[in-house]
Amino acid sequence: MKIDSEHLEILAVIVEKGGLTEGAEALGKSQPSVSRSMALLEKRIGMPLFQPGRRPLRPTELGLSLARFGARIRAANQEASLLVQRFRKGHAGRLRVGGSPIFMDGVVSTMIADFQMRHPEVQIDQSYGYVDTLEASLRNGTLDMAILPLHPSQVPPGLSFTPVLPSRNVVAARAGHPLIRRKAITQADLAPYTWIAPPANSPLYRDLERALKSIGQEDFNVSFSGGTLASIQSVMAGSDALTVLPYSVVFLSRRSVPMEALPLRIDHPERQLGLLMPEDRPGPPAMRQLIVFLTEEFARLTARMEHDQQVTRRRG
Amino acid sequence: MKIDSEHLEILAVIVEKGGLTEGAEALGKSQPSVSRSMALLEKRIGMPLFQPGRRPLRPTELGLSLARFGARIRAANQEASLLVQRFRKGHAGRLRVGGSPIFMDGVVSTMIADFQMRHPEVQIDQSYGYVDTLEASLRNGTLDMAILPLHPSQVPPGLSFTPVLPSRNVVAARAGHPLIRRKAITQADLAPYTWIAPPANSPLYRDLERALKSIGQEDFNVSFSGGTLASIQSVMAGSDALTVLPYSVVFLSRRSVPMEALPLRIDHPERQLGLLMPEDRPGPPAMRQLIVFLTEEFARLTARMEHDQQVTRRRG
DNA sequence: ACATAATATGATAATAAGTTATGAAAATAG
DNA sequence: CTATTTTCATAACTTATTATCATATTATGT
Repeated sequence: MKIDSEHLEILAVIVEKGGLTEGAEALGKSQPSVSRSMALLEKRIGMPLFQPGRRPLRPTELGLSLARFGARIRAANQEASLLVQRFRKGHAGRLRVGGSPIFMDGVVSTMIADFQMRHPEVQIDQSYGYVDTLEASLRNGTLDMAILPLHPSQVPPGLSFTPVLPSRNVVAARAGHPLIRRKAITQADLAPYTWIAPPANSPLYRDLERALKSIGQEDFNVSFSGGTLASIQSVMAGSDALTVLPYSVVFLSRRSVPMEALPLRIDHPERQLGLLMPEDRPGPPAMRQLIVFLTEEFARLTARMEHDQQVTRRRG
Repeated sequence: MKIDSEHLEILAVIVEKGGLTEGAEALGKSQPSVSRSMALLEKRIGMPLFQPGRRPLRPTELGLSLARFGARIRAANQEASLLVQRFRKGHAGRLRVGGSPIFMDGVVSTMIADFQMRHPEVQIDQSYGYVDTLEASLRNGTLDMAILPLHPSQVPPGLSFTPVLPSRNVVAARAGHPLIRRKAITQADLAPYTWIAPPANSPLYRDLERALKSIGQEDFNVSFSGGTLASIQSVMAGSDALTVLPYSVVFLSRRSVPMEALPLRIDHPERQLGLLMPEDRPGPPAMRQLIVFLTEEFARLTARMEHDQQVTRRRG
C-alpha cells in the first residue's frame, strides 16, 4: 500500500494552516480539489485523518503524525526545487575542466579560484592532458571544457574553439639572472646555461626544441626535466637554468616566484590559448557562467600584459 | 515551479538500481511508464537528468542531486506507510482513558502498565472523573473509553457498556488490625474506630454511607477524607482507621500495602465495573487491542479473586 | 433559529499514469 | 564487423486522478 506523497504534502499544509480552505489557498488549489484529495487518502489508508463533525477541520492523531511526514517531504521537495533553480542559472553544478598542465597551473587555476569565490556551489574538477586525450574526453562526455593552446587548423571537427589569449613563448630565467639586463642576447650568451625541460612528450618540449633551433642552438644541456610548473619554478628560482614558458605564465608568476622573460625573440608556433568544447552539446548551465568569466578574465589579462610590455619597452 | 515528489522518488529508484528497466521493476511499474515519467520531469525542469546516449541510463550531475532528495522523500513516505500499518493494527496511536479515581489507581493503572509493555507505541492519556463528566467527554470525543462501576440501568443511551468485574465493596483495615481475626463483627465492634472517607462528592462516599447504614451505624467519625488511593492507603497503614473500598482494590493492594477486608457483609449497590464507550464510533484501532487486553486481565483477576475467597473460606 | 463560514459533492473537462505493442539505439558477443 | 541482446523511447489507447465551477450540506456563533 503505497501512499501518494502529494497527499501527505497536502495534509501537512492543511494541518499547518489549520483548515482545509486555508490550506487549499496556501497550496494554490481549489477547495474542492484538496477536499477530494484528502477523501481519497482517507479511503486508501482506511482510517480517518480528521475528526468527524469538526468544522475548522482538526486532524486525528494519525492525521497529525502523517502530517509530520508530509512536512518532511515538502521540505525535501522545496530544496530540490531550489537546487533546480540554482542549477538552471548556472549557480550550482559540477564542471569538469581539463587543459595543458603549464597553462592550467600557471594561468587558469588562479582564475578558477576567483570563479569559485563568486560561485561556491559550482564544483570544478580539474584534470590535465594534451590535445588528443582532451579531445577524446570531450567527445565521450567525461570532460565539459578543455583549455589549451591550439592552431586554428588543428581544431578537431565537431568541437568549437574560442581563442582567449595569444600564446607567445619566451625564454625565462630567475629574477636577477645575469642575462636579464642585457640589451640583446645571442646564441653564444645562452650557451653556458643549462635548461629546464618540460616533460618530453609535451608540446612545450617541442616548443623548446624549436625555439632553440630558431636561434641557432641545435643542442642543449638539460639539467632538469619532467616536472610540473611548481617544480620548474622552484628549480628556476634556485639556479641559473633557463626554460621556455608561455609569456602569460611568466607574467602571472612574477609576483610569487621572481622570474623574468629574457629580451630575446624566439620562434614559436602560431597558437592561441583557447576554450575547446563540444559544438553541439551546450554543457551544464554553469558552463555559460564559466565561459563568460574566463573570457573576461583573459581579456583583462591580455590588456595588462600589453600595458606592461609598453611600459617595459619604453623603459628598456 | 513545483516538482512532483513522485517523480523524484522514481528518479531515486532508477539511480539506485542503475537503470530505468530495473528501476521500473523495483517500483512495480512498467518500463514505458517510468520512462515517460522521467521524460515529463525533464521537460518540467527543462534540464536533462540523464546523460544522453548512454544505455544503462546514467544520471547527470543534476539528476544525481535530485535523486538524493527523491531518496529522502521515499524514506519519509515509507515511514508514513509503516505508521499507517501499525496504526491500523492498533500497535500505535493514542488512547484517552478515563475512570473513577480509586479503580484507575488501584486496578486499571497496573493493567495499563502491562499493556504498555506489549504496545510501547500506544500512548495512553489517563484522566479521572465520575459518570457525568466521563459521559460528556465520551460524547464530545475528548475521551475514547471510560472505566467505571455502573448499574445496568444507569448506562447512558448511545453508549455501550461492557461489564468486566463485579464491584463488591468491603470494609478494609490495615493488616494486623484488631478486628481482622474476629469470626463475626457487629456494629458495636466498629464503633470505636474512625473512618477514612473518599471525597464527599464521589460515589464511593455514598457507598460508605450506605454500607454503614446497612449495618445499623447511622453516624460515623471521619478522621481523614478527600485523598486519592495513595493517601488512603498511607493513612490506613499507619492507623487503625477503617474505610470502604472495592474488594478488587483491596485484593490487588495487599502485597504492597498490607491490608485486609473485614469479615463483614455490607450492603453495596448492584454495580459492575465495566468499559463505557461510544456505541457508534469504533474509536482508534488501538482501542480494540486495549479492550481485549483489559477483558482478559479482568477475567484473570476475577478468577484469582474467586480462588482466593474459596481458600480463605476453607481456612476460616 | 438564523446567518455565516467551512466542507462535501455532482458534473465534467483536462492531465497524467497506466497498459501493450513496437521501434530505435547502444552494448555485447561471435 | 556484423549479429544479437539489452535497454530505452514512442505510439495508441484506457483508466485514474486532479482540476474546475456550481451547489448542497454541515458546524459555529450570535
